[in-house]
Amino acid sequence: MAHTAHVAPLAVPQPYDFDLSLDRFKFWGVDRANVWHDGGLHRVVDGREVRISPAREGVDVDPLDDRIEPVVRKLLAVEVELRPFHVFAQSDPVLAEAVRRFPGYRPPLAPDPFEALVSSITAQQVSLHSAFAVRSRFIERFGVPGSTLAVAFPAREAVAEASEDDLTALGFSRRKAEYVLGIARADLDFEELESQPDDEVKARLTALRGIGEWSADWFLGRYLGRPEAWPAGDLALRKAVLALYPEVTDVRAAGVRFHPFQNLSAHYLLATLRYR
DNA sequence: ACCCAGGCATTGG
DNA sequence: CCAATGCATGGG
Repeated sequence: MAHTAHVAPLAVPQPYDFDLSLDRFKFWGVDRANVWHDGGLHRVVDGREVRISPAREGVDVDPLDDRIEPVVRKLLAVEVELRPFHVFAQSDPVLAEAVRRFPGYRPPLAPDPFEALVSSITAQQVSLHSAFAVRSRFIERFGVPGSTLAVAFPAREAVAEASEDDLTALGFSRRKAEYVLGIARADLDFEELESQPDDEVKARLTALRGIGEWSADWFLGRYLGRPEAWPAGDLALRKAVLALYPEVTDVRAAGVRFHPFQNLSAHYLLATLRYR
C-alpha cells in the first residue's frame, strides 16, 4: 500500500483557499515548473508530473505516493499553523482586515532550495513579469519535462555544466549568469541550513555572490518557512507597509510589531496590496 | 523612445 | 558608513 500511485486526497487545514494560496504561480505569468492549468497546479515531483487540484477538505493529488506526499505538503505549507497568526492578527487592525478578507490564504513554499535561490536572482531588480519570462526559458532549457505540462526545475548538477553564454542567451544579464553558475557549483550543502538559526542561514547565503539580504530573507520565508523572516528590502513589501501604516517610516524596524509572525504578516500585507 | 520594475556588486568618497 | 553606477527583459 506504501507505493500505490493514483489520485488521492490530501487534507489541508481548513479553511483553505486553493486559488488564492497558489495565485503566485499565475499572477505574473507562466512558471514552467509550477504550471497553473484548468483550475489545478502541475509540477514534476520525484520525476513524475503531479496534478494538484482543489477538493473538499484540501486537495486531490494525482498521482500520490509517499515520495510525492512530503513534497506536496511542503509546497502547500500544510504544516504551517495559521490559527495562532489569525488570533495574533486581531490585535492589529490592518492584519485583522487582511485575515478577514483572505481567511484561507496559506502562502506556498518552494520545495527546492536551488529553485528558491535562482528564482530570487531572476527577480532581482526587474519586474516579476520579466522574471517569470526569463525563469521559464531557463527551466525549459535545463529542466526535465514531465508527462504533459510541467518541467522539473533544473538540477544544480545540470546547471553547473552550463556556460555563461548559455544563460545570457536566455535573457540573464552577464552578472546574473555568473551568480547562477556560482551557486550551482558552490560547495554549500543546502540541507544543513535547515538546522541553522535565521542569522546563520543569512550569513552563509549572503556569502554567495548574487545573494544579498533580500534574497536571503526570501529564502528564509519561502523555502525554510521561518516564522520571523522579514524581507524589509522588498520593494512590494515596502510599498505595502508604507501604504497601510502611514505612521511608519522605517520598514525594517516596523518588523518588530509583527513578531513572531513577520513571515505570514508580510505575505498577508502583500496580498492586501495585490488585491487592493 | 523612454521609464520603471518585489537587487546586487563594485567603485569612490 | 553612504551615494552613484551598470545591468537585460517585459509592460505601460
